[in-house]
Amino acid sequence: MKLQVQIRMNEALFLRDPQGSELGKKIIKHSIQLIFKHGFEAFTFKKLAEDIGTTEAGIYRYFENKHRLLLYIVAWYWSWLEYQIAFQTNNIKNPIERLKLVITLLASTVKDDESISHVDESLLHQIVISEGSKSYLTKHVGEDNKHQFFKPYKDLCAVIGNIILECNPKYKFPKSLASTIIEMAHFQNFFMYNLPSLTDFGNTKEEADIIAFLNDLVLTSIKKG
Amino acid sequence: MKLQVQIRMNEALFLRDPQGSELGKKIIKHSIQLIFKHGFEAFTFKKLAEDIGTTEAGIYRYFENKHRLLLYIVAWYWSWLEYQIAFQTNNIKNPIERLKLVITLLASTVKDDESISHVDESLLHQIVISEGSKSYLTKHVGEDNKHQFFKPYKDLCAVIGNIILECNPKYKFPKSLASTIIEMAHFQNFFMYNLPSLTDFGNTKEEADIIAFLNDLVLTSIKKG
DNA sequence: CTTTATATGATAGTAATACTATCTTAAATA
DNA sequence: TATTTAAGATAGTATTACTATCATATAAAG
Repeated sequence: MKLQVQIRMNEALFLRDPQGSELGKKIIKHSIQLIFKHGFEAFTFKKLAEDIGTTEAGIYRYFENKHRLLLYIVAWYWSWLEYQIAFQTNNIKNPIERLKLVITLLASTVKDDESISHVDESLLHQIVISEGSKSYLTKHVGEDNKHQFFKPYKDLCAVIGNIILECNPKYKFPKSLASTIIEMAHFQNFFMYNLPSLTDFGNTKEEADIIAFLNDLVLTSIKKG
Repeated sequence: MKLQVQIRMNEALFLRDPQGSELGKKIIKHSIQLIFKHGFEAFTFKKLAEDIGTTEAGIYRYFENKHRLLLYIVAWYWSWLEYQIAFQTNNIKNPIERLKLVITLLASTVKDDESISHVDESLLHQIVISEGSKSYLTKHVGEDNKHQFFKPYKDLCAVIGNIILECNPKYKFPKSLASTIIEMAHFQNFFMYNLPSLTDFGNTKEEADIIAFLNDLVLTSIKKG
């Protein structure tokens, strides 16, 4: 059985649906590769067009600008991850176990999902770590938010917040703790590899250590007092 | 008594010391205003030059490019904050009280420091919240780190990590917890105002709530088990 | 089978950005 | 008085971030 999963994206993110054509899928695939390679600042539609073998104008028919493209692939990632979490935490009754699994999924190197061939999820995971915050750290975050561009991120945060409340219905900061888990799963990873003295994992460089840190942080905090 | 405090900056950050001339101080002052106003992406040396009443070439004599200027003002901010923390936590014996004060200082709107007239610290605080992570989320973070551009941030992190160890010498993640406190003091603030559903403070928009969240998070985590 | 809409390719062009270079003048220093 | 040094003025370049136009191939509709 090889079933196709398609993630339904906010239509305001693109001018033409990249999931609906070969060129569109190439744009996603190659933009993930190029942003990973050069970083978002040095990534241009010209380089992307050359990489694909099409023209700049061709890319602009799909995305208004490169920030929209970043919003698209980041939103895609969060939607995909929420799906992964829903799938993998299904049937786990104990909310603490569910929360620990969520932390593990957030902080672990992603393995490529073969049911979606035009996206390299492990590269995308790296991009979300290094470039993800740039999707909202802008002057136009308010407008982008009105367009619902951050809905997948917020939805995931809500899911995690609800698990936290299941663990302890009296915990006062479920949403802030959820966003802290998400951001720190990524920032501690970035720091571990790039600014190791900001972490306690500079020597081992083990994701398992980040998971241990987050588990400790979260579980002690929500423990019913 | 009006004493002058000068922060000693890493000389590799600039081509000519901006603290050593009137034009240099204007560059700092106006770049803080313009980055605050337009955001870092839309901020250009041309706008800055026009704002000051000098020329683009004039700015380039002080800073190689706008990313170096960002690194400069962010590093300045962390140095200044470490100084504030040292000053204000002086004489507080209890490390838990010291830690709580650090959290408060990190998460509170900064009041302008009148002993340093060319820097508006409250604008700078806002800039560090919205643009600070862009200083290291780049492909050249490794090289920048070799130049010690992040030393003030790391020093502050080490200071906080040491207070954490004073509270509980057996706590296993002092540095990661320190960087988590710093980052979250800022991110929860950004989220509260711009993506409120990622926090529990969207209704009140009170910094005091962020402080309460961080105090709870940190103090429960380091409590000796 | 023909018409027509649609996606893509090819090419050109523009305003702004991120610089670099050079030349002159004014002020500080030796 | 001679000489560095900082700053102003001006010009120029490569790249970026787009917009516009025209031609062609293909697929769907009548």
